[in-house]
Amino acid sequence: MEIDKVYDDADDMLLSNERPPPSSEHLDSFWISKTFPSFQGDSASGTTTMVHFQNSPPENGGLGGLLPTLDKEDNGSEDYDPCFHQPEKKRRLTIDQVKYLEKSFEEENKLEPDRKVQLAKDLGLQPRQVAIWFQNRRARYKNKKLEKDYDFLKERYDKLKDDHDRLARENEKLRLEVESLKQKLPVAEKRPNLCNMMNSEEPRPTEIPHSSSISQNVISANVVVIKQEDANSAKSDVFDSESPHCADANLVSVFDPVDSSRVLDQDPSDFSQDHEDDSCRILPPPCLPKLKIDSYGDLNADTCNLGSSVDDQTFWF
DNA sequence: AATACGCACGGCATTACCTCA
DNA sequence: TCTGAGGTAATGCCGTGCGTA
Repeated sequence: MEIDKVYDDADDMLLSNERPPPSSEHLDSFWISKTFPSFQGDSASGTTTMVHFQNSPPENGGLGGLLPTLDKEDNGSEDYDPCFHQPEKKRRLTIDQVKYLEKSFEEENKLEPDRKVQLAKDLGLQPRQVAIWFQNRRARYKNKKLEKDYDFLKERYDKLKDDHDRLARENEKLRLEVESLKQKLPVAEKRPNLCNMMNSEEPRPTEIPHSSSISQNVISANVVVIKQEDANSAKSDVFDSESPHCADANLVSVFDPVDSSRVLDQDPSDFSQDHEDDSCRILPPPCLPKLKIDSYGDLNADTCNLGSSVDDQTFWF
């Protein structure tokens, strides 16, 4: 029991002057213990410190109006005798006291010993009470912060999940479309890989003689498919740090019919996943419209803060 | 210089009490 | 009047830093 320990320390101090006096907090407890010897601690109930605000040291009262008042009913007797005083009810701090403490907390949520003593003096509280209030206040602040963090991250997660689901649906839709087109083109599949043809000096598919059984529309569709596949392969390069196609990958993604909006509406949090070599992804490709560059400009302020404004990030640090 | 010890203090989990719907 | 939930003052334990022998 802390108070017991303090009491023992105080006794030691009384017996010998060799040891330094207890700290202010322990002096508080010492005061309580000496004032109310019947309150030396109760490990079972834990109710040991029903502090008498009005019986605080006489120098208290800088904010006399803030002092909570104990009427005679509370004391149960007009002839108050601390030695026979029954444990008081737990009292809340007054609104004014709380306001004063809140204001002080806003200035600095850490409590230096001098400040603690001064606050206690101003409020007519024990320094120990001020310390406890700050301790609990920090805990409440931390809990609020955790709640805020959780809500924020959950919102981010939900948004990303929506994006993912939407993209998966789009992907599936396009895949089915490709399958459908492939089935409509049994002849085309027998021909050499169109992609190879496009990369070689050989005539492009569009250069196939009109006498071919393939209609022009089908050829166009094939080109679209090829471009789509190229785009997909290019996008896969984005995740390959060794790939020299980083810039091209971004460029391709601009024309990606699936998700072009994501290029202009780049999610800043995506950059939180950066690893070693992200420069090619962070830097805007030279061909991108100014809008994209501006969005990166905004991103600078928010980089590594998961996309929320700086003002919203006070709880991050 | 290295070590052990005691003390002060803050963080944290928990308890006890109060208030209110 | 009773009761359960939520808020908060306070307790107890533990880890850490610092001074001292």
